[in-house]
Amino acid sequence: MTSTARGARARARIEVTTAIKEEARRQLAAEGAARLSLRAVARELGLVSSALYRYFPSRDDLLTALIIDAYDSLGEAAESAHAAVAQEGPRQRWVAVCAAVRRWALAHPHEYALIYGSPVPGYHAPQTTVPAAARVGLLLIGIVRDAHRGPGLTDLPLPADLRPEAERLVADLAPDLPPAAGAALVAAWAQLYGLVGFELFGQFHRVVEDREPFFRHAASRLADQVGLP
Amino acid sequence: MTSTARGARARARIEVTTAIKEEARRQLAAEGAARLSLRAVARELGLVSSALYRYFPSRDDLLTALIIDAYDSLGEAAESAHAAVAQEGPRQRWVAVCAAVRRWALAHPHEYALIYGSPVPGYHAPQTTVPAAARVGLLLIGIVRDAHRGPGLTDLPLPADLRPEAERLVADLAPDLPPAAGAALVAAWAQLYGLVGFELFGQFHRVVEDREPFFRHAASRLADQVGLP
DNA sequence: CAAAAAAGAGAGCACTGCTCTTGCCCCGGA
DNA sequence: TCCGGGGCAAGAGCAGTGCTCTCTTTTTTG
Repeated sequence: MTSTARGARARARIEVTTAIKEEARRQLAAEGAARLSLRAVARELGLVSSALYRYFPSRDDLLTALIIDAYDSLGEAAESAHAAVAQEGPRQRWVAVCAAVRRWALAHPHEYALIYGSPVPGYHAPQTTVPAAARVGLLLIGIVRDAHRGPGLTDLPLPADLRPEAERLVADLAPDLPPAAGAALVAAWAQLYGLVGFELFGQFHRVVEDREPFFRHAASRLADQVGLP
Repeated sequence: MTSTARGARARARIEVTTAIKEEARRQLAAEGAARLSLRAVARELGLVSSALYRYFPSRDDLLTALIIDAYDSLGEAAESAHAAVAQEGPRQRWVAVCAAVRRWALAHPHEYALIYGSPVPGYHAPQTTVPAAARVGLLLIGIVRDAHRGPGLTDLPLPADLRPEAERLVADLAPDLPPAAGAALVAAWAQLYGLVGFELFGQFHRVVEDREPFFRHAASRLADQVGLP
């Protein structure tokens, strides 16, 4: 059974690979990225540590795999939240996506920290992560673009010294958008992660208590900022 | 010379302590928090690693000292930038403080990551860090409060479900401010760090190129958001 | 069916934070 | 001025880490 034999090997490899990722994700969720230990993963799987290197050439490669999965998981959460309100107005959809990002972050704090917190020292994310990372951004761009084509965006200020940069930016990201909206969108995107990060990393401790309505209002004001009606 | 003798001991202790912190800060700046090694610090100082524990009971305590210093350094940078434009209007002062935070962050990326990035795993900041951490926040509060007493703040929306939280918040932070301004201020504070963090941690890579004007405009829009005239 | 490739085991290297014991030396009270 | 005690450094050692190398077993392939 040559073909099944080959299939068996390949299947076993995939199984072990996902088992490693699953155990690694479990440790990541429990302890955080810097406490993720290859040896501990191997131990838990009944393997010797050196055997792990047949599947991931280094700890960083394992981390990269987890990062991509985390981006995908966040992207999927945002997309499905968006799909659930796809019939509503741009502002509702915007707030829904923001709220989904926050919810995902609260549910997966260490994974969120891995992708949007300070980079793990010595580690620099390879280009592989880019497509997965872009999903939430594309979603937000889509909402603003829909609004632009439909009910229209409110006019936004754009200082003269920012105009070239804003034009370059929309040329890359969304050529149909006005430059001011593109710049505002990118800023709002960053600010969304500021809000989420502050809540997640404890900066709101003893400052903001009732965080859900606080966040929803802030997200709605971000919608103002990008000109959503 | 009893007193000088005791003084000599104490002085030596202070000198070694600051030497440790200096070397640690050097390594922090060069390699990041997670690569900060007690043994390497000791080696560089010509000490054996165990000797270091006479000065800092653990690696976390050394980190805490560095965190407090970083907060202070950032706070001082923000305060001196504010002092330089103290005569100008609230909006200029607001943007100046934001720009100072960004500048400090770009100059001290690893220290910024230490205090505003994802928390170092296993480490939880003790209460000791709170006063130092509050300096920038107090500065921003002061600007908004001055504007409120002077030229006046523009009216801001405040949804009904956020009102109790906003009132509690200003009661703690700045009793003379309108609740909506307090809530907007806290949100803007978080968003400022979103902007800085995204730039610092590379999320703007190939998205925003000319970052200085981009940031200044975003900071000015944050001023709008808190109602500064 | 034999050769080659893949996978796991185990030892080992250089590093980490941290503890414990030993001994020195300087400071302060008698 | 002497002497005891305490602050201090040193060194060995423990348990852990990422990673490499070699050896053996198992499976796939020509």
